[in-house]
Amino acid sequence: MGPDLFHTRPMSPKPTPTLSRRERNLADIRARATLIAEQIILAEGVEGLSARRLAQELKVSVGSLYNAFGDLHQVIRSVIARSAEMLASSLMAAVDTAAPDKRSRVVALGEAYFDFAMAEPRRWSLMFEYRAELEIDDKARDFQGGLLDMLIAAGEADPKLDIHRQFFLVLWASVHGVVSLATRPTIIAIRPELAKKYITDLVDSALTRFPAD
Amino acid sequence: MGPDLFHTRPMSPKPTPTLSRRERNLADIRARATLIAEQIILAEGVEGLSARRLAQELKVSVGSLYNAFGDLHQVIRSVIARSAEMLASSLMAAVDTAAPDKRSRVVALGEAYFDFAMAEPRRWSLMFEYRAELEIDDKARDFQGGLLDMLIAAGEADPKLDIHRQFFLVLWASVHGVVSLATRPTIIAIRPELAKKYITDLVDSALTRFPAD
DNA sequence: TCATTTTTATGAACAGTGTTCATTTTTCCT
DNA sequence: AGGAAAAATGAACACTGTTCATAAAAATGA
Repeated sequence: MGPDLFHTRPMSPKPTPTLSRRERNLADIRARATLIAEQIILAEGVEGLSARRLAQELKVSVGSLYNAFGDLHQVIRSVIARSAEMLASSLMAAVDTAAPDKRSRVVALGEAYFDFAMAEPRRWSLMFEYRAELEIDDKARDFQGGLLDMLIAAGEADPKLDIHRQFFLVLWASVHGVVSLATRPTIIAIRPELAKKYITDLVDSALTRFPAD
Repeated sequence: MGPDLFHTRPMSPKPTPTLSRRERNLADIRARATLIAEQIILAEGVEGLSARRLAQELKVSVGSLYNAFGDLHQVIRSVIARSAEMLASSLMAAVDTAAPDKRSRVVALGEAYFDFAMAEPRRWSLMFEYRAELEIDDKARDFQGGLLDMLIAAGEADPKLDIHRQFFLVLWASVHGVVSLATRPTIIAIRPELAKKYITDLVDSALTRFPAD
């Protein structure tokens, strides 16, 4: 930009070319930190992550890390957000490559969900068992809605009908329960080898009574 | 016991009247610590518990606490074990007070499970989301088996038949999924007001196709 | 170009954590 | 009472998340 002839400019010293230099830098740190934090978490669990270690591997001071995130929880939230996107991608890929009948698509979704959990249990437990005042913000709500919509579309149901939404909501919750107890036996244990069969059964028995209710 | 006339006793300086003094003391600390730790956890979550604080409220030194437990995780495990017993009691009470038909009993179990989670969400998440190398020991396995047996009995199924066991295992996992997502919305949210209806639906649709498979 | 101001990065410092273990205190027995 | 064994203690160690005065860097103005 050229020189300012009238050297009394009222405000806005920066035109902000879409993203200020500062924001670009912070965004860069955030992106790199998220990746490194993810590596650490996948390798050693979330308790292996510490501010100092992350800063060190990032080749940045702890202060800068806190500049970019404000909180270590936020780093973890960032990893969770990334993981949620990965899960969404997996599920989308599953419906896309499934046979074009609704039963196959819904089964594919359930199995992809299970596969995702088994492939990286640490990522799974991070997503579903990490506790930090995660107020369900609008983004999370959209994500939830998106997943349910996907399932509803796969099942060729009417996304406008509350009964249909509830039906697939409960089906999804059931699959989630099976996957949870297969990846981590707590109150009851599900043998992982059998989990896929259970999921298929769940989908089948749900679909047989679906449009007829 | 009388004086030892032959004052050369080869071994065992203590007849151990069922429980040595030491063990009684340790058991006492363990019991009290478990209760206080539980209070703290229910009031502030598991992250509110610290060794020093627990020792202080116990009016005991940290060393003594570590004498009795060896590990802070073990204190938490103790609270979890207590909670598991409480859950088992709740479930037993539910079947006992339910109407004597199998549908009522199974529904009562599912609703009691949900009520337990909603009454003390912190206890629930402690039980199912607390991570610490909890090797599924024999005790845990028995507990799991016991719960499943209870459900099977309520559903008047044959505990010897694998198909029956699997059937109720999956039903329980489904209920667990609904309860999980109702107490803590993650990938998908279930409105708690509707959860009981969903559980009832789940039980009903399961039972209608039960003996016929 | 240099001086001044603004922005950014740094890591020492603080208050906390889990855990250990040398030292003291208590308990027990002769 | 004296001596040995057992138990309780809390200072110390190596960590944790987080802050913030200070130093380094970048931007600005003359």
